[in-house]
Amino acid sequence: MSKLVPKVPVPTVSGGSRRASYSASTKRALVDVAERLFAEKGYAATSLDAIVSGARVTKGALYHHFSGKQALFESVFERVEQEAAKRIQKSLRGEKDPWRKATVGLRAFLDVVQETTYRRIVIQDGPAVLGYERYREQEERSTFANIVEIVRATLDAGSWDLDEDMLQTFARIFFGAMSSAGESVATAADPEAAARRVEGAIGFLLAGVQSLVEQGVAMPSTLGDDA
Amino acid sequence: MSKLVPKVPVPTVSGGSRRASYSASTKRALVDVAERLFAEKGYAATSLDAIVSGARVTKGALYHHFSGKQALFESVFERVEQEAAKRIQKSLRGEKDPWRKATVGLRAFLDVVQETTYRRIVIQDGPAVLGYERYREQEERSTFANIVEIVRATLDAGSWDLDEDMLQTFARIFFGAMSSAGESVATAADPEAAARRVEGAIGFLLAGVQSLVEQGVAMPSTLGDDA
DNA sequence: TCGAAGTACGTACCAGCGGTATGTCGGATA
DNA sequence: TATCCGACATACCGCTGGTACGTACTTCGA
Repeated sequence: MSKLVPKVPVPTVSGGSRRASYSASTKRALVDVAERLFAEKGYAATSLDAIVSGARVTKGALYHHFSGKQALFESVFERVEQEAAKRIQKSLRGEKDPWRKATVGLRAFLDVVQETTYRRIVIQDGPAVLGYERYREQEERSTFANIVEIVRATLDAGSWDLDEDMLQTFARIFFGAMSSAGESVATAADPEAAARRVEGAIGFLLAGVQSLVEQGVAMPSTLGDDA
Repeated sequence: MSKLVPKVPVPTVSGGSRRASYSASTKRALVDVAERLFAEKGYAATSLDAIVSGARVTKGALYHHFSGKQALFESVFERVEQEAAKRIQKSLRGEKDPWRKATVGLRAFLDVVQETTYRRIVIQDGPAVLGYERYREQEERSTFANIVEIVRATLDAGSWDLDEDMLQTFARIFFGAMSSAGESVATAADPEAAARRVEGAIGFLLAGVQSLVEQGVAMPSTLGDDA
């Protein structure tokens, strides 16, 4: 049946063969539908049949473009991730003061993390499906990179000789804190109030760091230990 | 075959019928095996056949004791969770100073989170399998409760009128930070060094908060906003 | 003591899942 | 125009979680 209905290719302006255009179109359709279903029902509860039927193709097409369900998810993951990273980065433009950058970046992240698509695909299913290692690799090139940048700028304000590992650690901590906070914000009865509380809490932590910076307190290599 | 080999019941000292003893024994065997396999290969990659074969029973037995795979997981989850909570709570005994409590509690949590069983079952698979809501409900009664307690004691040091919501927010943030940090510690090339860095970083944040407390800085209701 | 009832499983089976092997058709290429 | 190959469609497979039903063993009341 679907054979009788000629598919409408995506109106690619550029050159390239007609066939390539059709191909890209169906591939994009698969990723589109998969993103929607993964976001709505989660990875495990979404069947390939549902995806290919939604994209009006068959499993043959899916397995022609992707090596399997996980590869398709990875494609969706990358897109969602890069979209989020772009939005955060955009909000950062123009801000010069590192502390302002941190504030603005936090707000942007809290916005992003409140969308079901990002939360479900990147935060919830991402680590479980890709495995933590692959997940981290992906993150390191996009949203997490933004966090690292902000943390770097912020901590550079105090002119310590802060090694890269420590910086990564700080970034990890903030990223984890914000992800967890985002989850609770998104599922809260009053998300806006919850978001304000999160901003307040993290802002307080930042103010604490800022205070130490101004006092010229050195970064500890470990926790105070009097044993 | 297994019918010919009489099962050895767990030597319950207490009363209760012989049959109940046998029953409890097989149930415990199921949870034991499930915990091992879930921790080793993850929830999705562990089949019920593998579990029942490991426990030397059949699916009939499993479905007699549990309503399904998820219910079995929940049973495992609870046990692992409570075990972890107990260990953290134990490490807290004797500590009186809230800042010391925070330090000790952090160390205990970092220890716990480095074990594959807790990490895989509670942190990785937990939210995805149970759903975030159920996951939060479970956590709220055990490990997370400890975090809340520590945060409460710490923030009470500065005598603000800190409302409960804000406290929960702080606890969520710290819990997320520590979970994420724990994951990176466990997968690091040098876990001990990574753990020290995490302790240093979070200790620094705590020091910042402490500094603000000593300065008598008030909790902000939101981030500084000059717009 | 002896049957009836219920518990604690075992057995057989099913629909749906991800994945694969193979067929087919139309556009690109020479 | 003949040929080839990419882009799918079709048919099928093994495995999975889950269910229906059968059965042996216990417990308990008469």
